[in-house]
Amino acid sequence: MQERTVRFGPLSGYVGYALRRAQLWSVAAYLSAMKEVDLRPTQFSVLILINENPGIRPTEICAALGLQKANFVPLLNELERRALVVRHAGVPDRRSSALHLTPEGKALHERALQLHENWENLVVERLGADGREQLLALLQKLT
Amino acid sequence: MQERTVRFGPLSGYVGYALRRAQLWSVAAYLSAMKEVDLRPTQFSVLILINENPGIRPTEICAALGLQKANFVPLLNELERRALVVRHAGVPDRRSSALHLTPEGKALHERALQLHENWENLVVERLGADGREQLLALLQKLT
DNA sequence: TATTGTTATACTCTATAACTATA
DNA sequence: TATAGTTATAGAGTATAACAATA
Repeated sequence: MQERTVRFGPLSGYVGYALRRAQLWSVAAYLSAMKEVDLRPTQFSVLILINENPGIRPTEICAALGLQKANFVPLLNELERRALVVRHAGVPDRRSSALHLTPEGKALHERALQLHENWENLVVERLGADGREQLLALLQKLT
Repeated sequence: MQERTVRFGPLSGYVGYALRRAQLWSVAAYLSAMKEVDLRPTQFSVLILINENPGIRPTEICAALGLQKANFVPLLNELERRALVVRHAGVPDRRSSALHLTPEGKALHERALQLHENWENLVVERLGADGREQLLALLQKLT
């Protein structure tokens, strides 16, 4: 291959481009750190929400996480197939179901929290604790 | 719907989650701002790289942007179909092609740069010029 | 042999419309 | 009539394997 130093031009200074590259790195590092529990980012988020809000209903989770309800169905089916989550009959509204973690789900959730700390530590290694807090504050301010 | 304040628990403090939400907002705002030129983020990046590096070859673009060469083919086909980019015969290596912007491509590239400034201004509105620089530096340090 | 561009393919994520059963 | 969950489907984005032409 002919040697050439590719010029990025204005791309280097774009927040959108930097966000995209950071997000790609983030997901790759997350998947590596969470391999043991085999939870995709959205699955992990859902377990956290059910743990924090026992009996929460699918619509509430979708609204909180910005998911389409249609896409939530197979995700929840998979968590139920793995016996991490149960759908209890909705009372009094029988259209909706109340979601709870099973004992296995609670255990995996706890382990996932531990593993996720390793991921956050990667960020601290690169940015320092202060840099991590700054980044978090800026990202939250953005959205 | 039953009223309930969903508790996010530790999710609120995760850099990975904040990055994901920021990226979703970023892409939505980008698409809105760039509607006139109808360029996806990757297409825009490719136009910038060709403009900055006339005669650049597909493999170099893929390496610079982290794209799979197989996925670059249809992307480039579309840019050529829109008469924004031309593939010139590779010299001396006839396996590869030298990419250049057409006059139409240069014009659209210029317009896209202008529109993209509106996007960056959104970030400045939310974070201030200093905040934007801080965010950019932190994201680049992360990757 | 190795590399460039290409084709084919598959998997994930996301988005929309329409259906059912309940309210 | 409106809503919760579901089904089906389609579009992006991303990944790997294999091939032809060329080095």
